[in-house]
Amino acid sequence: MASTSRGDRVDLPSFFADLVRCETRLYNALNDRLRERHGIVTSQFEFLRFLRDHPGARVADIAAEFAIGIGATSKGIDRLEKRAWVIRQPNPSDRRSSLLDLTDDGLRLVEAAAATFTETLAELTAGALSGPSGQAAVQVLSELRATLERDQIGLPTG
Amino acid sequence: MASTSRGDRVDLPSFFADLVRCETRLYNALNDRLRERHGIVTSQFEFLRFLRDHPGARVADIAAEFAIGIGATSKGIDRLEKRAWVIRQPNPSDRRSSLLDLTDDGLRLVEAAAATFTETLAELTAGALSGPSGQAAVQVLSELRATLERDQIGLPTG
DNA sequence: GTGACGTAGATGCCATGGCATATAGTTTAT
DNA sequence: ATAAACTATATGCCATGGCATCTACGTCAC
Repeated sequence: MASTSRGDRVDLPSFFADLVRCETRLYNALNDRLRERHGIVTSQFEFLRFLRDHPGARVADIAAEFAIGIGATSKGIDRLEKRAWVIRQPNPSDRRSSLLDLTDDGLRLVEAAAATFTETLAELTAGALSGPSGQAAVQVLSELRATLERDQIGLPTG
Repeated sequence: MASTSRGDRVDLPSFFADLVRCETRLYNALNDRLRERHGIVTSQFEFLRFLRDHPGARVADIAAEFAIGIGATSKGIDRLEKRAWVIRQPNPSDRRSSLLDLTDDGLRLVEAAAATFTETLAELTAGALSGPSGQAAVQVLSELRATLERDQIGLPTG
């Protein structure tokens, strides 16, 4: 059977535009707040949080998580290491790579920044996600993300 | 009254992560496809589409739409102008600014690229947005966007 | 009209990401 | 054991965006 609720009346270009605009503005606003309070930007916060949750991760793991290039990731870690929030430990089982970890300072920083981050996000999204529609939206994005990751969509080359 | 369905059980950091990951991967994948077929990237397609839909817009209008800086916008238009897809017309009522328009080539390009864009997006999002949850998600993002724009959240300085 | 102030956008400098390449280390085939 | 093939990531070059600044122009008060 085919049809009772085809329901695919979605204007995809508009959806994409909304997605990108929301992302841009939230990202910008979070950047401002994190920079002001903690001297980092959102991408750095995300790296740090990832390392808090995945101690001993490698550069390639971060690149895969964020769908960015390995080169860029390596440079991003350089910057965090220079500020002594992250350390590269030699990887005993493969000397080409390092295992990454937060320093104590790094850990303190993430914890503080996480509070700012969540609080700011709550301000910015106000109630937009509370109702049942909000729940649905959250769920849909999470599934879309899972699909994109499963199919390895949108990974940069390097 | 306050409460029957508080329903704000949303993990905001996770929502934000999903939002950013979806955006990144879709953007990357669209870049690849548009570059391959039309020699442009997504941001350029978005500029061109905006100009198709808002002929005579000014640089500042584009910057506001995309929540990016004026300088960056000016440079982006330079590049499109160099490729003869856009022209800056003198603005008769304010000689500091120009009115932007697509050339005929520019118009042809957007139309072709729009087909690729929509088609690719449909592939990439598969059915993720079709059901009622999908509709809800689309609606929620659109409202969130409207709120962020109304409150001028996340605008860069320059 | 003229000067003070405000605005549009062009431009330069810097930071960051993509991609290509280089380097070192690992695995595989023989 | 060794050479060839592969892999992880560091590094260099280039493109792009943010922000500061500069210039031209516009607006307002007097």
